[in-house]
Amino acid sequence: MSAPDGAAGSVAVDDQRKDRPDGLVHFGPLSEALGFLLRLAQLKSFAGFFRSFEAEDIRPGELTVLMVLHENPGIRQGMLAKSLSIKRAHMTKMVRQMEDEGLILRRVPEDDKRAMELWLTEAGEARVAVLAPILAEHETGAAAGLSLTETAELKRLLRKMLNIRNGAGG
Amino acid sequence: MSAPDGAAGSVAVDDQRKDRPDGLVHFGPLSEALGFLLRLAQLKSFAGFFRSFEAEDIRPGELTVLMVLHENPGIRQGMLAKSLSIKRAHMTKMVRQMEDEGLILRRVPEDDKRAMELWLTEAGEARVAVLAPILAEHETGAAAGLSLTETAELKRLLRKMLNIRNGAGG
DNA sequence: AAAAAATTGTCTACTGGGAAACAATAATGA
DNA sequence: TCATTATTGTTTCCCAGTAGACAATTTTTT
Repeated sequence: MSAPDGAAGSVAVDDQRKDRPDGLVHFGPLSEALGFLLRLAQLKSFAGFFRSFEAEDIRPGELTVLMVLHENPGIRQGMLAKSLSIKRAHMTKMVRQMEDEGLILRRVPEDDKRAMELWLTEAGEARVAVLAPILAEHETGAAAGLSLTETAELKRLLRKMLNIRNGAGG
Repeated sequence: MSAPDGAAGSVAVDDQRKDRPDGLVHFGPLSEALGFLLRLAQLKSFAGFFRSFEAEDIRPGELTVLMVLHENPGIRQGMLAKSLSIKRAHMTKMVRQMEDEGLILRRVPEDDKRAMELWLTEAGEARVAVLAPILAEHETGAAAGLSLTETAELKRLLRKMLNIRNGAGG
Protein backbone atom coordinates (compact mmCIF):
# COMPACT_ATOMS: atom_id res chain seq x y z
CA MET A 1 0.00 0.00 0.00
CA SER A 2 3.03 2.28 0.05
CA ALA A 3 3.65 4.59 -2.85
CA PRO A 4 5.42 2.56 -5.53
CA ASP A 5 8.93 3.48 -6.53
CA GLY A 6 9.82 3.52 -10.17
CA ALA A 7 11.57 0.15 -10.41
CA ALA A 8 9.04 -2.02 -8.61
CA GLY A 9 6.27 -0.19 -10.40
CA SER A 10 7.59 -0.88 -13.85
CA VAL A 11 7.88 -4.58 -13.21
CA ALA A 12 4.30 -4.92 -12.17
CA VAL A 13 3.42 -2.75 -15.11
CA ASP A 14 4.99 -5.01 -17.68
CA ASP A 15 3.10 -7.98 -16.32
CA GLN A 16 -0.11 -6.03 -16.42
CA ARG A 17 0.44 -4.87 -19.96
CA LYS A 18 0.74 -8.48 -21.06
CA ASP A 19 -2.60 -9.10 -19.38
CA ARG A 20 -4.15 -6.29 -21.39
CA PRO A 21 -3.89 -7.71 -24.86
CA ASP A 22 -6.59 -5.68 -26.51
CA GLY A 23 -9.13 -3.19 -25.27
CA LEU A 24 -9.39 -4.77 -21.84
CA VAL A 25 -9.11 -2.10 -19.21
CA HIS A 26 -9.31 -2.63 -15.48
CA PHE A 27 -11.58 -0.17 -13.78
CA GLY A 28 -10.81 -1.21 -10.24
CA PRO A 29 -12.88 0.64 -7.64
CA LEU A 30 -14.53 2.66 -10.38
CA SER A 31 -16.63 -0.37 -11.21
CA GLU A 32 -18.35 0.24 -7.88
CA ALA A 33 -18.76 3.97 -8.39
CA LEU A 34 -22.37 4.76 -9.15
CA GLY A 35 -21.69 8.10 -10.81
CA PHE A 36 -19.14 6.53 -13.11
CA LEU A 37 -21.51 3.74 -14.10
CA LEU A 38 -24.35 6.18 -14.62
CA ARG A 39 -22.27 8.39 -16.84
CA LEU A 40 -21.20 5.53 -19.09
CA ALA A 41 -24.70 4.09 -19.15
CA GLN A 42 -26.11 7.44 -20.12
CA LEU A 43 -23.71 7.82 -23.01
CA LYS A 44 -24.55 4.36 -24.22
CA SER A 45 -28.24 5.03 -23.85
CA PHE A 46 -27.99 8.31 -25.72
CA ALA A 47 -26.24 6.57 -28.58
CA GLY A 48 -29.28 4.34 -28.84
CA PHE A 49 -31.50 7.38 -28.69
CA PHE A 50 -29.82 9.01 -31.65
CA ARG A 51 -30.09 5.75 -33.55
CA SER A 52 -33.83 5.55 -32.97
CA PHE A 53 -34.45 9.22 -33.72
CA GLU A 54 -32.00 9.42 -36.57
CA ALA A 55 -34.67 10.56 -39.02
CA GLU A 56 -36.13 13.24 -36.78
CA ASP A 57 -33.36 15.73 -36.11
CA ILE A 58 -34.08 16.11 -32.41
CA ARG A 59 -32.00 16.19 -29.27
CA PRO A 60 -32.81 14.51 -25.98
CA GLY A 61 -33.29 17.84 -24.25
CA GLU A 62 -35.75 19.11 -26.81
CA LEU A 63 -37.75 15.91 -26.64
CA THR A 64 -38.01 16.10 -22.87
CA VAL A 65 -39.18 19.71 -23.02
CA LEU A 66 -41.81 18.84 -25.60
CA MET A 67 -43.02 15.88 -23.59
CA VAL A 68 -43.19 17.78 -20.32
CA LEU A 69 -45.04 20.66 -21.94
CA HIS A 70 -47.46 18.19 -23.43
CA GLU A 71 -48.09 16.74 -20.00
CA ASN A 72 -48.04 20.06 -18.15
CA PRO A 73 -49.40 22.80 -20.37
CA GLY A 74 -48.86 26.28 -19.03
CA ILE A 75 -46.03 25.23 -16.75
CA ARG A 76 -43.71 27.99 -15.64
CA GLN A 77 -40.35 28.16 -17.31
CA GLY A 78 -38.50 27.95 -14.04
CA MET A 79 -40.39 24.91 -12.87
CA LEU A 80 -39.75 23.22 -16.17
CA ALA A 81 -36.06 23.89 -15.77
CA LYS A 82 -36.02 22.66 -12.21
CA SER A 83 -37.93 19.49 -13.00
CA LEU A 84 -35.48 18.62 -15.76
CA SER A 85 -32.38 19.76 -13.87
CA ILE A 86 -31.61 22.26 -16.57
CA LYS A 87 -30.27 25.61 -15.44
CA ARG A 88 -32.56 28.55 -15.99
CA ALA A 89 -30.02 30.35 -18.15
CA HIS A 90 -29.86 27.42 -20.50
CA MET A 91 -33.59 26.87 -20.44
CA THR A 92 -34.07 30.42 -21.64
CA LYS A 93 -31.99 29.67 -24.71
CA MET A 94 -33.75 26.39 -25.41
CA VAL A 95 -37.31 27.59 -25.14
CA ARG A 96 -36.60 30.74 -27.10
CA GLN A 97 -35.21 28.75 -29.95
CA MET A 98 -38.18 26.41 -29.81
CA GLU A 99 -40.40 29.46 -29.76
CA ASP A 100 -38.66 30.72 -32.90
CA GLU A 101 -39.24 27.33 -34.45
CA GLY A 102 -42.94 27.74 -33.72
CA LEU A 103 -43.13 24.76 -31.39
CA ILE A 104 -43.96 26.51 -28.16
CA LEU A 105 -45.71 29.66 -27.04
CA ARG A 106 -44.56 31.81 -24.13
CA ARG A 107 -46.84 34.10 -22.20
CA VAL A 108 -46.44 36.30 -19.16
CA PRO A 109 -49.14 35.34 -16.65
CA GLU A 110 -51.21 38.17 -15.25
CA ASP A 111 -50.68 37.24 -11.64
CA ASP A 112 -46.86 37.36 -11.88
CA LYS A 113 -45.25 39.59 -14.43
CA ARG A 114 -41.80 38.17 -13.80
CA ALA A 115 -42.77 34.69 -14.86
CA MET A 116 -43.25 32.95 -18.16
CA GLU A 117 -45.83 30.31 -18.90
CA LEU A 118 -45.12 27.80 -21.64
CA TRP A 119 -47.53 26.12 -24.00
CA LEU A 120 -47.20 23.87 -26.97
CA THR A 121 -48.42 25.34 -30.22
CA GLU A 122 -50.37 23.14 -32.56
CA ALA A 123 -47.15 22.55 -34.42
CA GLY A 124 -45.59 21.54 -31.12
CA GLU A 125 -48.40 19.13 -30.39
CA ALA A 126 -48.05 17.72 -33.87
CA ARG A 127 -44.35 17.22 -33.25
CA VAL A 128 -45.15 15.36 -30.05
CA ALA A 129 -47.62 13.23 -31.95
CA VAL A 130 -44.79 12.20 -34.26
CA LEU A 131 -42.13 11.75 -31.62
CA ALA A 132 -44.06 10.02 -28.86
CA PRO A 133 -44.64 6.80 -30.80
CA ILE A 134 -40.97 6.66 -31.76
CA LEU A 135 -40.06 7.08 -28.11
CA ALA A 136 -42.54 4.40 -27.09
CA GLU A 137 -41.14 2.04 -29.68
CA HIS A 138 -37.62 2.87 -28.60
CA GLU A 139 -38.45 2.07 -25.00
CA THR A 140 -40.30 -1.17 -25.54
CA GLY A 141 -37.09 -3.07 -26.13
CA ALA A 142 -34.60 -4.08 -23.48
CA ALA A 143 -31.46 -2.10 -22.85
CA ALA A 144 -28.49 -3.58 -24.66
CA GLY A 145 -27.02 -6.35 -22.55
CA LEU A 146 -30.04 -6.65 -20.27
CA SER A 147 -33.15 -8.75 -20.37
CA LEU A 148 -36.54 -7.09 -20.48
CA THR A 149 -37.07 -7.89 -16.82
CA GLU A 150 -33.72 -6.44 -15.87
CA THR A 151 -34.39 -3.33 -17.90
CA ALA A 152 -37.69 -2.83 -16.11
CA GLU A 153 -36.00 -3.31 -12.76
CA LEU A 154 -33.29 -0.85 -13.70
CA LYS A 155 -35.88 1.76 -14.61
CA ARG A 156 -37.79 1.09 -11.42
CA LEU A 157 -34.69 1.63 -9.30
CA LEU A 158 -33.82 4.82 -11.12
CA ARG A 159 -37.33 6.16 -10.67
CA LYS A 160 -37.24 5.34 -7.00
CA MET A 161 -33.88 7.03 -6.67
CA LEU A 162 -35.31 10.10 -8.37
CA ASN A 163 -38.64 10.00 -6.60
CA ILE A 164 -40.49 9.80 -9.89
CA ARG A 165 -43.81 8.04 -10.25
CA ASN A 166 -44.29 5.89 -13.28
CA GLY A 167 -46.72 8.00 -15.25
CA ALA A 168 -46.59 5.99 -18.45
CA GLY A 169 -50.09 4.67 -18.82
CA GLY A 170 -49.93 1.00 -19.87
CA MET B 1 -54.91 8.70 -28.28
CA SER B 2 -55.67 11.02 -31.17
CA ALA B 3 -53.81 14.29 -31.52
CA PRO B 4 -55.49 16.84 -29.25
CA ASP B 5 -57.09 19.87 -30.83
CA GLY B 6 -56.65 23.27 -29.28
CA ALA B 7 -60.01 23.66 -27.56
CA ALA B 8 -60.21 20.32 -25.84
CA GLY B 9 -56.57 20.72 -24.86
CA SER B 10 -57.02 23.99 -23.07
CA VAL B 11 -59.85 22.68 -20.94
CA ALA B 12 -57.83 19.77 -19.78
CA VAL B 13 -55.04 22.22 -19.16
CA ASP B 14 -56.88 24.30 -16.63
CA ASP B 15 -57.83 21.22 -14.69
CA GLN B 16 -54.29 20.02 -14.75
CA ARG B 17 -52.92 23.32 -13.47
CA LYS B 18 -55.12 23.00 -10.43
CA ASP B 19 -53.71 19.55 -9.90
CA ARG B 20 -50.18 20.92 -9.93
CA PRO B 21 -50.17 22.96 -6.75
CA ASP B 22 -46.45 23.02 -6.15
CA GLY B 23 -43.47 21.50 -7.84
CA LEU B 24 -45.34 18.44 -9.00
CA VAL B 25 -44.63 17.79 -12.64
CA HIS B 26 -46.00 14.96 -14.70
CA PHE B 27 -43.37 13.23 -16.77
CA GLY B 28 -45.71 10.95 -18.65
CA PRO B 29 -43.91 8.56 -21.00
CA LEU B 30 -40.58 10.09 -20.01
CA SER B 31 -40.79 8.21 -16.73
CA GLU B 32 -40.26 5.08 -18.81
CA ALA B 33 -37.41 6.51 -20.88
CA LEU B 34 -34.15 5.01 -19.76
CA GLY B 35 -31.95 7.78 -21.13
CA PHE B 36 -34.02 10.40 -19.35
CA LEU B 37 -33.83 8.54 -16.05
CA LEU B 38 -30.12 7.95 -16.46
CA ARG B 39 -29.44 11.59 -17.13
CA LEU B 40 -31.32 12.75 -14.05
CA ALA B 41 -29.76 10.05 -11.93
CA GLN B 42 -26.32 11.00 -13.11
CA LEU B 43 -26.85 14.65 -12.21
CA LYS B 44 -28.10 13.67 -8.78
CA SER B 45 -25.19 11.31 -8.30
CA PHE B 46 -22.67 13.94 -9.37
CA ALA B 47 -24.13 16.35 -6.86
CA GLY B 48 -23.32 13.76 -4.20
CA PHE B 49 -19.86 13.35 -5.66
CA PHE B 50 -19.07 17.04 -5.33
CA ARG B 51 -20.35 16.95 -1.77
CA SER B 52 -18.04 14.09 -0.84
CA PHE B 53 -15.03 15.54 -2.63
CA GLU B 54 -15.71 19.11 -1.65
CA ALA B 55 -12.35 19.48 0.05
CA GLU B 56 -10.30 18.00 -2.78
CA ASP B 57 -10.86 20.24 -5.80
CA ILE B 58 -11.28 17.41 -8.28
CA ARG B 59 -13.68 16.64 -11.07
CA PRO B 60 -15.25 13.30 -11.86
CA GLY B 61 -13.32 13.02 -15.12
CA GLU B 62 -9.97 13.65 -13.50
CA LEU B 63 -10.69 11.08 -10.82
CA THR B 64 -11.57 8.43 -13.36
CA VAL B 65 -8.40 9.10 -15.34
CA LEU B 66 -6.31 8.85 -12.20
CA MET B 67 -7.97 5.62 -11.15
CA VAL B 68 -7.69 4.00 -14.55
CA LEU B 69 -4.03 4.97 -14.84
CA HIS B 70 -3.45 3.53 -11.41
CA GLU B 71 -5.02 0.26 -12.50
CA ASN B 72 -3.52 0.24 -16.00
CA PRO B 73 -0.11 1.88 -15.94
CA GLY B 74 1.31 2.57 -19.36
CA ILE B 75 -2.07 2.48 -21.06
CA ARG B 76 -2.28 4.21 -24.42
CA GLN B 77 -3.99 7.57 -24.47
CA GLY B 78 -6.45 6.46 -27.10
CA MET B 79 -7.45 3.34 -25.22
CA LEU B 80 -7.93 5.36 -22.07
CA ALA B 81 -10.21 7.71 -23.97
CA LYS B 82 -12.15 4.89 -25.52
CA SER B 83 -12.60 3.04 -22.24
CA LEU B 84 -14.00 6.16 -20.58
CA SER B 85 -16.02 7.28 -23.61
CA ILE B 86 -14.10 10.52 -23.76
CA LYS B 87 -13.26 11.84 -27.21
CA ARG B 88 -9.60 11.79 -28.12
CA ALA B 89 -9.48 15.54 -28.70
CA HIS B 90 -10.74 16.18 -25.21
CA MET B 91 -8.53 13.53 -23.68
CA THR B 92 -5.53 15.32 -25.13
CA LYS B 93 -6.46 18.46 -23.24
CA MET B 94 -7.15 16.60 -20.01
CA VAL B 95 -3.96 14.58 -19.86
CA ARG B 96 -1.82 17.52 -20.91
CA GLN B 97 -3.17 19.61 -18.11
CA MET B 98 -2.64 16.76 -15.68
CA GLU B 99 0.85 16.42 -17.06
CA ASP B 100 1.43 20.11 -16.39
CA GLU B 101 0.17 19.56 -12.87
CA GLY B 102 2.77 16.84 -12.46
CA LEU B 103 0.25 14.08 -11.94
CA ILE B 104 0.93 11.98 -15.02
CA LEU B 105 3.80 11.25 -17.35
CA ARG B 106 3.45 10.80 -21.09
CA ARG B 107 5.89 8.89 -23.21
CA VAL B 108 6.06 7.88 -26.85
CA PRO B 109 6.52 4.10 -26.98
CA GLU B 110 9.35 2.82 -29.17
CA ASP B 111 7.21 0.37 -31.08
CA ASP B 112 4.70 3.02 -32.22
CA LYS B 113 5.82 6.56 -32.60
CA ARG B 114 2.29 7.84 -33.15
CA ALA B 115 1.09 6.71 -29.77
CA MET B 116 1.37 8.01 -26.25
CA GLU B 117 1.75 5.90 -23.14
CA LEU B 118 0.49 7.31 -19.86
CA TRP B 119 1.86 6.74 -16.39
CA LEU B 120 1.13 8.15 -12.98
CA THR B 121 3.96 10.10 -11.42
CA GLU B 122 4.66 9.63 -7.77
CA ALA B 123 2.63 12.73 -7.15
CA GLY B 124 -0.16 11.15 -9.17
CA GLU B 125 0.03 7.97 -7.12
CA ALA B 126 -0.02 10.05 -3.97
CA ARG B 127 -3.11 11.81 -5.23
CA VAL B 128 -4.76 8.44 -5.83
CA ALA B 129 -3.79 7.39 -2.34
CA VAL B 130 -5.69 10.37 -1.01
CA LEU B 131 -8.69 10.13 -3.30
CA ALA B 132 -9.32 6.38 -3.35
CA PRO B 133 -10.37 6.17 0.32
CA ILE B 134 -12.71 9.11 -0.13
CA LEU B 135 -14.24 7.38 -3.12
CA ALA B 136 -14.54 4.13 -1.20
CA GLU B 137 -16.21 5.91 1.68
CA HIS B 138 -18.48 7.74 -0.73
CA GLU B 139 -19.57 4.47 -2.32
CA THR B 140 -20.19 2.49 0.84
CA GLY B 141 -23.47 4.26 1.48
CA ALA B 142 -26.70 3.69 -0.37
CA ALA B 143 -27.81 5.98 -3.13
CA ALA B 144 -30.29 8.57 -1.87
CA GLY B 145 -33.75 7.07 -1.86
CA LEU B 146 -32.56 3.48 -2.22
CA SER B 147 -31.70 0.80 0.26
CA LEU B 148 -28.23 -0.68 0.27
CA THR B 149 -29.51 -3.80 -1.45
CA GLU B 150 -31.24 -1.76 -4.10
CA THR B 151 -28.14 0.31 -4.66
CA ALA B 152 -26.08 -2.82 -5.13
CA GLU B 153 -28.63 -4.18 -7.57
CA LEU B 154 -28.65 -0.92 -9.48
CA LYS B 155 -24.88 -1.02 -9.82
CA ARG B 156 -24.99 -4.64 -10.88
CA LEU B 157 -27.47 -3.90 -13.64
CA LEU B 158 -25.46 -0.94 -14.85
CA ARG B 159 -22.29 -3.00 -14.95
CA LYS B 160 -24.06 -5.72 -16.87
CA MET B 161 -25.42 -3.19 -19.30
CA LEU B 162 -21.93 -1.82 -19.78
CA ASN B 163 -20.22 -5.19 -19.84
CA ILE B 164 -18.00 -4.22 -16.94
CA ARG B 165 -16.71 -6.75 -14.44
CA ASN B 166 -16.78 -5.80 -10.81
CA GLY B 167 -13.07 -5.26 -10.18
CA ALA B 168 -13.42 -3.74 -6.75
CA GLY B 169 -11.66 -6.23 -4.52
CA GLY B 170 -13.71 -6.63 -1.36
C1' DA C 1 9.22 -2.35 -52.73
C1' DA C 2 5.63 0.88 -53.48
C1' DA C 3 1.07 2.45 -52.82
C1' DA C 4 -3.07 2.67 -50.47
C1' DA C 5 -5.54 2.51 -46.27
C1' DA C 6 -5.96 2.76 -41.36
C1' DT C 7 -4.52 4.46 -36.85
C1' DT C 8 -2.93 7.97 -33.37
C1' DG C 9 -2.65 12.19 -31.29
C1' DT C 10 -3.30 17.06 -32.10
C1' DC C 11 -5.18 21.36 -33.79
C1' DT C 12 -8.91 24.69 -34.88
C1' DA C 13 -13.29 25.81 -34.82
C1' DC C 14 -17.86 25.29 -32.82
C1' DT C 15 -21.73 23.98 -29.43
C1' DG C 16 -23.95 22.85 -25.09
C1' DG C 17 -24.34 24.16 -20.72
C1' DG C 18 -23.11 26.66 -16.30
C1' DA C 19 -21.78 30.78 -13.01
C1' DA C 20 -22.55 35.13 -11.80
C1' DA C 21 -24.45 39.57 -12.23
C1' DC C 22 -28.55 42.08 -13.52
C1' DA C 23 -33.42 44.32 -14.00
C1' DA C 24 -38.03 43.69 -13.05
C1' DT C 25 -41.30 42.18 -10.12
C1' DA C 26 -43.31 40.09 -5.96
C1' DA C 27 -43.35 38.98 -1.12
C1' DT C 28 -42.14 40.09 3.51
C1' DG C 29 -41.31 42.86 7.57
C1' DA C 30 -40.88 47.19 10.15
C1' DT D 1 -46.87 52.69 3.91
C1' DC D 2 -42.10 52.00 2.88
C1' DA D 3 -37.85 49.34 2.94
C1' DT D 4 -35.84 45.08 2.57
C1' DT D 5 -35.50 40.57 0.81
C1' DA D 6 -36.60 36.86 -2.42
C1' DT D 7 -37.91 35.25 -6.90
C1' DT D 8 -37.97 35.04 -12.09
C1' DG D 9 -36.11 35.33 -16.38
C1' DT D 10 -32.33 37.21 -18.92
C1' DT D 11 -27.69 38.67 -20.23
C1' DT D 12 -22.74 38.13 -20.50
C1' DC D 13 -18.84 35.56 -20.03
C1' DC D 14 -16.60 31.32 -19.46
C1' DC D 15 -15.38 26.24 -19.71
C1' DA D 16 -16.08 21.31 -20.83
C1' DG D 17 -16.67 18.59 -24.62
C1' DT D 18 -17.27 17.59 -29.72
C1' DA D 19 -16.65 17.52 -34.89
C1' DG D 20 -13.70 17.52 -38.46
C1' DA D 21 -9.40 18.23 -40.64
C1' DC D 22 -4.58 17.36 -40.27
C1' DA D 23 0.41 15.40 -40.03
C1' DA D 24 2.88 11.59 -38.66
C1' DT D 25 3.14 7.12 -38.51
C1' DT D 26 1.91 2.21 -39.05
C1' DT D 27 -0.43 -1.55 -41.38
C1' DT D 28 -2.23 -3.70 -45.32
C1' DT D 29 -2.53 -4.47 -50.16
C1' DT D 30 -0.73 -4.80 -54.69
